[in-house]
Order: sequence, then structure tokens, then C-alpha cells
Amino acid sequence: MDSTENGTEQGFSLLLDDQLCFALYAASRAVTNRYRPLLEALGLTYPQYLVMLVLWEHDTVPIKDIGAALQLDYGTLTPLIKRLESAGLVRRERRPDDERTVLVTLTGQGQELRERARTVPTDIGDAMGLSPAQFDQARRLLRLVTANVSASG
Amino acid sequence: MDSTENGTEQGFSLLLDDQLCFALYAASRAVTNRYRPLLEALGLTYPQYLVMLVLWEHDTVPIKDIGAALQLDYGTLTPLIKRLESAGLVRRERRPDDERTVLVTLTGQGQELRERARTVPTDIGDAMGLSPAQFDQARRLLRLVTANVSASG
DNA sequence: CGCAATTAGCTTGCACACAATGTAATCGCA
DNA sequence: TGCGATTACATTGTGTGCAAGCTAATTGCG
Repeated sequence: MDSTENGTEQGFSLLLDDQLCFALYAASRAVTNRYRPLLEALGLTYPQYLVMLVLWEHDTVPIKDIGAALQLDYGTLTPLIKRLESAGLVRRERRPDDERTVLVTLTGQGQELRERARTVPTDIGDAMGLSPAQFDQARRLLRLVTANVSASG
Repeated sequence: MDSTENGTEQGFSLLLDDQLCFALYAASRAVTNRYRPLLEALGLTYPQYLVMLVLWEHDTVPIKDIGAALQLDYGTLTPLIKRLESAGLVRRERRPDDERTVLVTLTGQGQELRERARTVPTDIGDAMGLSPAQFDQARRLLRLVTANVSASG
């Protein structure tokens, strides 16, 4: 029950509260939940919103590149993008000079949605309640963790 | 390009790389993926591992309390715990003095698994590659974000 | 005491995530 | 040029997450 005997040197115990991994997992879900009502008003889920972020930057992107940007595989992206297509936000078409590639392109509706989404990052950023310095530090640490655990299988 | 304020002061743009939320989401999945092979050797998924962490601390816990600890609802926990039961790691039984409550209890196998799981936090902790100070700071910032976005509406 | 409200849990439906497998198009090299 | 490897994507199956609706047990209030 006390923290005097706290594992080796860095809190590597089996206590739930010691786990950075759990803090990460819980924070990620809490933030996604915070997004939910805002994105629901736009007709998007959170992963769909991330795909739209990529498209709002580039307009036409192969599925492969979307997967590289978001670190998601085809099993996730294929049905997700088909739902975006059903919603009229994107168009899917094979690249003429390489029929293996599927290009995803914003429709007019997809472009218009960008305007309605402009305030979303600010709303969430405010809700996180971090100072600019904390915001940058958190982002830096998370990128470091991602890079480290992704390296060397 | 845009006459409206772009929120450059804290990265509140629509650029994917600016989003703390994406860094969080990507880091969480990357860490979970790093756990996968380690936990597979124990016959656990990552959320199942979290439930076991709670049980390794308390031995017998109502489902409600597991949900409170992990911030997961019954829709997630009911089938998950039934799978743990099928694997022989836990037992489920109604509390005699309040038949609404389901108590989850470790079996012998479930207790033995704790020994085999002892090295998991260390392995993951090492893979994250953070200094003790960074580890604590990351955990602190993540808890702050979780608390802030969970508060109010 | 009687009954409405609350509580704990279950079930269904939808949308991710990811592993494993399949397929068509393209590439590369003898 | 022929053909085996590679690439880009789709499909299937399993396991979460979460909302919404449901049941049964308990509580609380007149």
C-alpha cells in the first residue's frame, strides 16, 4: 500500500497506478471521449476525423500514405474510408498509371466540412488545460515514447 | 489564405503534426503493440492485462470497481471477464448479500500468472526509453490531461 | 407495507484495431 | 520475354470501446 518499496528504480511494479502505460491508455480514451460530441455534430468518429485531417492537408492521398501518416493498416482504413465515401465526404478511384493504388480525394462536401471543423482543435486544446509549455513538452515526450517503442521490434 | 485566427500560439491548427491528441493516440497504440508479444506469451490481451493488474492488487473485486479503476463500462468488461473465466484465470460469483453484484476472484492459475508477469512492466519501461524524470513528468502530464478533459462537460 | 426510483449487470449494434489470408497489378531479373 | 517476387489493397475473424436499451435486485419514501 505504500510507495517505499516501489519496484527497482523507476516504478516498474505491478501496481496499476505506477504504470505509465495505463496513464497513456486512459488519457487517450478520455480525450477521444471529449472529442465525441464535437465530432458527432460533424458526422465523424475520431479516427475518421484523423483521416480528414490528412485529406484537408493534401486533398488527394493514396490509402497507403494515409496509413503511413496515421500508423493504421488497411484492415482499419478500408472500411473506414468506405464509410467516409458513403457519407459523401470523399471519392475513391484507382490511379490510372497504377491500378493497385486507390486515391482518396475530398469531395466538395469534404472540403466544406473543414470550415466547420476549424474550432475543434481549439475546443479540445482548451479542455486539456495545459500551458503552452506543458503542451509542447507532452507532445515531445509522447513522440519520444512512440519512436522508442516502435524501434527495434 | 485565411483571415480567421489560426491559433498558432499553441498549435491549435488543423495540421496533423500539431495535434497533441494524435501524439497521444499514436503513442497509446504503439505502446499497446509493444506489449502484444509479451502478453501473448501469457495468453492475455492488453485490456485483459489491466484487469489482471487490478485483481493482482485486490484478489476479489466487484466488476463495478474494476470499471471504476480502469474507466471501462460493462459493455467492455462483461465479455472480457468472461474470456478470463474461460481461460481459467478468474471466477465470477454473485455476492450473497447483494445479488446484483458480481464478484471477480483470482483462481490459483490467475495468481500464478502474476509471477510470470513480473518482468513485463520492466521490459516495457525499458523500451519506452525515458529517464526517471521524464517518466514521472509524462505520467503527471497525462493524469492532468485525463482529469481536465474528464471534468465538466 | 407498497411501489417507484435506483443500482449492477447484461445484451445488442456499430466502429475501430490488428493478425492472417487472399488477389490483382506491377516490377525485376535471368 | 517469362515468371517469380513484390506491392497495394481487400476480406475475415477476434477483441475491444461505447451508446442505448433491457432485466433483476435493492432501496427509499409516503
